[in-house]
Amino acid sequence: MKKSAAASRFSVNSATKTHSLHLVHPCDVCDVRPYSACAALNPDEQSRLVDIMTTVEVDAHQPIFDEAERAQHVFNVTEGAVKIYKLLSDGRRQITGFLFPGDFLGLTHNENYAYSAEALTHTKLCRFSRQKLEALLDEMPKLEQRLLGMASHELAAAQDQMILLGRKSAKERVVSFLIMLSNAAVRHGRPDNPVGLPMTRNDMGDYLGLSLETVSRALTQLKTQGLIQLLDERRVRLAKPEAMREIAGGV
Amino acid sequence: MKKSAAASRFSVNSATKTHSLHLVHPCDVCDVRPYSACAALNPDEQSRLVDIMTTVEVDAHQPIFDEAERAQHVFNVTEGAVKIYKLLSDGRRQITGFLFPGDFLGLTHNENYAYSAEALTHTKLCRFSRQKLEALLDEMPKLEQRLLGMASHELAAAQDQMILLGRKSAKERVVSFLIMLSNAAVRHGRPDNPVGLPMTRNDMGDYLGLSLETVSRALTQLKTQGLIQLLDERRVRLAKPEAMREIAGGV
DNA sequence: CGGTCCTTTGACACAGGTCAAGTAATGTGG
DNA sequence: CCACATTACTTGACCTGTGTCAAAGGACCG
Repeated sequence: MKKSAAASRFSVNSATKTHSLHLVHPCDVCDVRPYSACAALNPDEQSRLVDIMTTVEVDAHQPIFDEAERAQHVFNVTEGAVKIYKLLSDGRRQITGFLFPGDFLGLTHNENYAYSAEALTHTKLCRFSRQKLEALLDEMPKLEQRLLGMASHELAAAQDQMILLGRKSAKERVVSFLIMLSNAAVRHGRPDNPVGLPMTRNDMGDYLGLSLETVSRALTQLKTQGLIQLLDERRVRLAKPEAMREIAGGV
Repeated sequence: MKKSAAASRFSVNSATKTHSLHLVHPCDVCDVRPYSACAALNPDEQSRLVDIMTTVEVDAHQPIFDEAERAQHVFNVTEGAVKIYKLLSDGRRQITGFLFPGDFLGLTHNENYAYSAEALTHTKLCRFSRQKLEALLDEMPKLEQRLLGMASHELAAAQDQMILLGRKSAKERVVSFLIMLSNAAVRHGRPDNPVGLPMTRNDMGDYLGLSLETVSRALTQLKTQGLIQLLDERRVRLAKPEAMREIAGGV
């Protein structure tokens, strides 16, 4: 795949642009996803969206955008995995989400992005000009309903994360996380088990409000108790998913 | 104020209904709020909204709705204060937000509410039939844009709360909380200082992911350090707001 | 095949939780 | 208006879960 020559963090797939209607299948904006079934776009609306869209690629561990940056684009993951995070001034980090194909990022009502985003693996995204997308919103209420549905879904997920961070033990957090990844895999049409871990222990800790050592110890403990098997460091089999859902605690 | 005779948790202000356009001034749906300035409704649209609206009142410490309940209404606080929370099966509680006049609650894309809501003080709300509101959305894109703006604002707040819960110390959490309340007061047109605390120490703990004792100790410590004065148990003067914003840590 | 990064594991420290007692504020019925 | 009960808050003593520091494999990469 040819990289763009400019000093950009993105490689733009201009060659594929003309076929994009076919290529953007897992894109939440142009296509229907399970949790945004409320609004279906007609072919004309789809093509207007595709007109303001570019597909881009980002290598593993490369930034997609930074919190301080002006929010000029919104993105939809089509392949790969992404982490989004916020930093405190002394460097403490909170990962606020891991995103997979179909997930949306960069939506904000301010000048700047609300968080930073970085690719965990080699990642492909649909990129939309924010300005042009907002102009389309006035004319396409269905699209806006879809965005509202997605925001609403994200908000519910954020509240689940708050109860995890505020009230769950380390073991409960790690179990909840594995269940969450398994659920996300199903939602995105992949097998629910075993679960792939495209992020480091450090990333997991920064998502779960734990140190990387505590994450590692919790995984070891779950393995010892026969709840999981570590196929390799980045692949976990849930041996007793029902018992795990019980531990995760009803949320 | 006359109470409704039915065994309802709400007292419905039917007498004020006819004048409601005047009474609902701080309602986010009918009226413009600072953070939803993107979309202004015309008088006709406002009156269509008022048609599907009822004003209701709830006494202090009374439920507004429960997580398990079917989500038939959405609400907008016009007077008072509300807490929204989620429970784990063993009773651990996470308060996911405190809501004040202008704030919205009950929006969901599922059958049921995503959380429970309870009045902290005597509270007045605008209540909308969810079904009728959703029907209006198709015809009023401006309204939908406003809801999207509000959801987007809430999402940003949820992410700030995640970094607080995941990465801040007890003292930083309490300071962040006081600053947050002060900011909210300004946003709602009240003085930024001193700050009123309509919730108990237990509620603060359940919001900040701390025990009530730790909240109390942190407040005592802030008082000892001269950063705050406790005018009474439910009223705090921020003596050094700038130093506090520093401690709160840039978020 | 040497270096780098990731992960695991151990030893120890400490922030914050838990338990308990005492005090202050608030409400209630007489 | 006052006794009493109840609820909220503070403070102390102690304990424990998780963080920190350190060291030693492993995996991966040039």
